[in-house]
Amino acid sequence: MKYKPEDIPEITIRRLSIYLQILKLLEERNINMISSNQLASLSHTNAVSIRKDLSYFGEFGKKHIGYNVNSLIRAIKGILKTDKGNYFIIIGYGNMGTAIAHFPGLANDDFILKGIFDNDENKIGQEALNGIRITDIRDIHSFLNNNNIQLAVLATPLNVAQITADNIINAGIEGILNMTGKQITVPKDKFVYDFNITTGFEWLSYFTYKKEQYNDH
Amino acid sequence: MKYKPEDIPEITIRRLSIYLQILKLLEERNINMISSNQLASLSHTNAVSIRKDLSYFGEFGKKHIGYNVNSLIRAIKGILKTDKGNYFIIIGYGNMGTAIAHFPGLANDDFILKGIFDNDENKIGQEALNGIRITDIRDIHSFLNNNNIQLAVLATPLNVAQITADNIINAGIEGILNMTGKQITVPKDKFVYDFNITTGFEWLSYFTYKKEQYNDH
DNA sequence: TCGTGTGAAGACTTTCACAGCG
DNA sequence: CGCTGTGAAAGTCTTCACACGA
Repeated sequence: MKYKPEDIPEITIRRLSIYLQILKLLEERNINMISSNQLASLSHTNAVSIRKDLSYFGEFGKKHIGYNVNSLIRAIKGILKTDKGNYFIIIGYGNMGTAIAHFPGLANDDFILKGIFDNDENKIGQEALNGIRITDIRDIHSFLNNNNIQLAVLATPLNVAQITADNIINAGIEGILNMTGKQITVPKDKFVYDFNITTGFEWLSYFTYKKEQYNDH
Repeated sequence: MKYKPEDIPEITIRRLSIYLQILKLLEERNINMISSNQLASLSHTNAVSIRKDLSYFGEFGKKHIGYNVNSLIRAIKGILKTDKGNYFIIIGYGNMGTAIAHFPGLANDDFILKGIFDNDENKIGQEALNGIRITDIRDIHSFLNNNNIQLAVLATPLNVAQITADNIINAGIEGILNMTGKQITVPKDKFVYDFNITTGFEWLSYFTYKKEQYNDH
């Protein structure tokens, strides 16, 4: 069965990422084969979901046997387009920018940090890590002209989130990982993945309290 | 119309958080009334969604007029149970723990940091911020016995994510904001909200690349 | 017989269309 | 009229049930 890209649920993409994470752990442990049932219990999903998600992109399993861990990893990386290495930059080198720069495993997941930008005179020019120096945000246009970089982490203060997003999209960025906690607006052909700490807290607040209510009666 | 808690879609809760964020901005700008249409365009959702989401919890609007910003804020805070202040702790004071501790607006959103824990002898005893000292993770049981704290941010290294989650749940934590990037397993009556940086990157990789494919032909 | 891949059924969520009311 | 609140329809996603092949 052949699917068009627009038939593929968006949530399938997010689950592929989770499957991939577990598969990499299995690879480290030198496990070669895995069934959708086993993968389901390790990734907190379910077996049919896994098979359905994969079926949007092809047939990767062997009947009676399951999936080869190595080739499934390669397949999912191919789907997510992380198999050739993706460059990214960090905009705003405060606490959150620093946390992302040092986040473990990103390079291992084929995301490679190529630049860090800020507007603070005291930070510009300093070495952040791995020989990467903090660059003046005003130089971002020329920097992106000379590099093939599509992705940026936005980690500025709230009050400059939108103006900075406008600026980096203008300079050629296609996708933004938005860590600011502020909703930003981008053109329809660009992409934003929102991390909202407050939403996380509020979600937990609602569900932990809801449980209490049930326990009471 | 009256709904039971289990009839309320989980995504409604996440959207309430987004509406709340926008409403707070409106409050700052002294805007008193807003229609679902206006709120929709500001929050990147749609008007019917907003009305439906709110209708699960009651009737908050006035026909012909719209919603009062102040009372809708109070209503949503009441739903999310953030109206009386929620205490939380941070487990693991590396780069990510530091970023969360300094994340702007959490106190304003009624989430109040009450403790920071780590296992690094060099960090324990140091003051992190606002008079909060880093506490030995081994003291978490007695700490939680003496405080009414349900929520924790998990920001440890990957390799101790699960064992630390087990430990803090054992000590009484009900909900975990998981920043580790590793899937963790918790008992069914506890809650985890996952922030997975790698999933964010992979999602962006897929969608920015998909767009390229369309542009090519 | 076991585990994949997949149409079809079922469940859930969004959107439509409009009643109701100031 | 204009805007909310909401049954019902439409659309999307998940789960079921089973054909298929090793």
